[in-house]
Amino acid sequence: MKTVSPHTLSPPCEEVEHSPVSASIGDVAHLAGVSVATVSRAIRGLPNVSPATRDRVLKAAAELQYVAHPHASRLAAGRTMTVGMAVPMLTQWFFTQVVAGAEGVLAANGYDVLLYGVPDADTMRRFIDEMPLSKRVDGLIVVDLPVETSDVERLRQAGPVVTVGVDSCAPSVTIDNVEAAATATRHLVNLGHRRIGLICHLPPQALEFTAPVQRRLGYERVLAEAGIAVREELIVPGNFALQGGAEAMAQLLTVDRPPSAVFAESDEMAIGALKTVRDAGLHVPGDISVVGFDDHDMAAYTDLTTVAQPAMQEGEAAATLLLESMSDDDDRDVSSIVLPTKMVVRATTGPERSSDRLAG
Amino acid sequence: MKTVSPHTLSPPCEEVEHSPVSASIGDVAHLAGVSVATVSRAIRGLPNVSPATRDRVLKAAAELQYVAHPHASRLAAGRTMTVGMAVPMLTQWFFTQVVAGAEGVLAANGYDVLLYGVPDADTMRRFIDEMPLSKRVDGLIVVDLPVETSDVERLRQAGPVVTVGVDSCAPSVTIDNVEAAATATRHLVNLGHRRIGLICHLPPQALEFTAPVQRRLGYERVLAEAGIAVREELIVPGNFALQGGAEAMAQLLTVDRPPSAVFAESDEMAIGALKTVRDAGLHVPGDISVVGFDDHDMAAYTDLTTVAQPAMQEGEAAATLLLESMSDDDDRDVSSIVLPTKMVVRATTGPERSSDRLAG
DNA sequence: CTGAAAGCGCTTACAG
DNA sequence: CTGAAAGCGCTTACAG
Repeated sequence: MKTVSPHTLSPPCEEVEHSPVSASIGDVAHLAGVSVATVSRAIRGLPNVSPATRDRVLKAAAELQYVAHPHASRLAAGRTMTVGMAVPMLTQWFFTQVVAGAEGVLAANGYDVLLYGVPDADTMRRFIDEMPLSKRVDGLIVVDLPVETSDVERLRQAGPVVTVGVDSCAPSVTIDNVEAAATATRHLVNLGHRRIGLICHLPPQALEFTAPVQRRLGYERVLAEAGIAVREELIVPGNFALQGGAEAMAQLLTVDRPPSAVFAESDEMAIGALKTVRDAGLHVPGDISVVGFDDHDMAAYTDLTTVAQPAMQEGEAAATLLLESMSDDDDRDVSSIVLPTKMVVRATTGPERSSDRLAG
Repeated sequence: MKTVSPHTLSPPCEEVEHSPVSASIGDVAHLAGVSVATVSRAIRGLPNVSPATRDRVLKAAAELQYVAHPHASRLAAGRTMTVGMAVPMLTQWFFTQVVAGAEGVLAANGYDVLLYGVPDADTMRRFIDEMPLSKRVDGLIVVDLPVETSDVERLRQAGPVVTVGVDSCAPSVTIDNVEAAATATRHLVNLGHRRIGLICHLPPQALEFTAPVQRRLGYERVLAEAGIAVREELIVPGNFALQGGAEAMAQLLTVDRPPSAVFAESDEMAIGALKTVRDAGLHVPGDISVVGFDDHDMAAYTDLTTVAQPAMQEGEAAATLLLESMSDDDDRDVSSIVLPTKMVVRATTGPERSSDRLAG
């Protein structure tokens, strides 16, 4: 890092008071000639304020640019108008979509969102232990974190909880990972493939997410249905990123009787795999078929066959569910949602060729 | 959306109190046999507490799992231990990296981060108008938003401000976009190209970001140096995403005397452009060279020549700067930072061929 | 080194 | 329909 050279510097800001005198509820009350209690009621649209009074208050508030101090409100009323969102990592496609979707509807409803990166088990434990005590949110959206019932129950002390990507005792937004993975695998089986690899997700020492487990289940179920034995050496972990996928594929190519088709549990890994295949001088789908999972933007541009999930909608739905839970006194009847996935066949999958040059 | 079928439902959570009795400072004081003032001092590590007393307080606090209510602290002390982050959109590579980087260091320092999506001019105006009044953050990180000096000065009423990607009167973290773009363009010129297209960023009706302007400047400057006239029809806007890049390239291919090389202002657009070129049956870099900007994960996997910027570091540096500003009473001497970029030559650029079949 | 008390800016019964 | 007052859970001079 080098610091900026003088000539590129913008002029420094003018000195300002960091805590300017901004209007308080008392100022508004004074201007409107009513009590602070009335201001409070008028501004929040509570009943029992005469139209004329409400008008005067609103006008005064506008004139003073009054905005209620959120922490004071929280302290007095017990609500923060903010929602916490916990995601394992901020840079992966799925999470960015979910966060963006949720932030959009939350903001539209006047809620702030507090973002927590929860990359490992330690952080998750701390999050679960401390969040409910800190009283800083009205509700929580928990994405993909492998929380147990006791964890969710603890978190719910902070307010309603909605989980995304994991089933839980709280309302959740999920997809049917088993079925989606089964569909992808079945697609390969239907094309005549019998040696089908799986690039799965096995975190180094990180959190044990449930989606990978379920997707593997779908894969194994279809193999069983088709009377194909699972070969452990065809199941290789990546790290849900490009490089992991590339390395996993490299390993699959070294196996005795290597796969003629591979299902990768994320598009990022699938694209990494494609690169390895091509770098090895092999053709897709001539020599090897590859199917991904997600329908990442990049999937269309690599002509990747994949199973699409509506990640941004998952975030939106979670926010909507949470909004419901927070407004209901009784959130018992807020129901979970399973969003549909969809097989998208593009150009990276094709029929198995008996003349397969990899058959060995 | 279909709601979940009964048999997939997890058992509902046990009923809980949403506002459980959690320990207050009074409880701790009581247990430790001291006053709340002493508890406050002891816990925050202030001087003037005897070691023995401090010990007793800390023990009591631990026993009760005491966590200070942040809103009460804020109200009394005027600090929230939370930082606001405003980003134009949450799903683009650059922004996710910056947010992830900043969140990491902020969380490590005990700060919460409030995330604001600011997708358009209206939202930005509202953000600037209301944020300072709402007193909900101790400081602000503003990413890429085209804020003017008056905007920053207003925002600074909420607390220190650091901008990322834009120069401002506040401390900033930037890269030298002009120079970086010039380097990319010069790379093309040095390969003998004279007809060089630019896929730039021109938002439909959105915010006018400064990076695109600067990158275009760098492009034009190098053309001028090389004695090449700027041809307006070779400058085509994309939307900073794959599809925009693909469409822009399609347009470039229809131009009379089309470019033999193209500089795209983001890798995402460059990759979209690559797709168009190949779909048209042309070869990269044989027929057309393409250079991007960012060094997105995907760049290595498409063998894209690009100029790399350290996006995550930009986020980390911004957080560090903000931390400094917030701790200093006087943040006048918190200096701006310009992070280095780096040309990464891979396989999508090559020499201009005079036998160019596009030359017409 | 420690405590009593005022105050941060709101909301909410409770009277009227 | 409206206001006076208590209270939310802390921090911070001010005394001692």
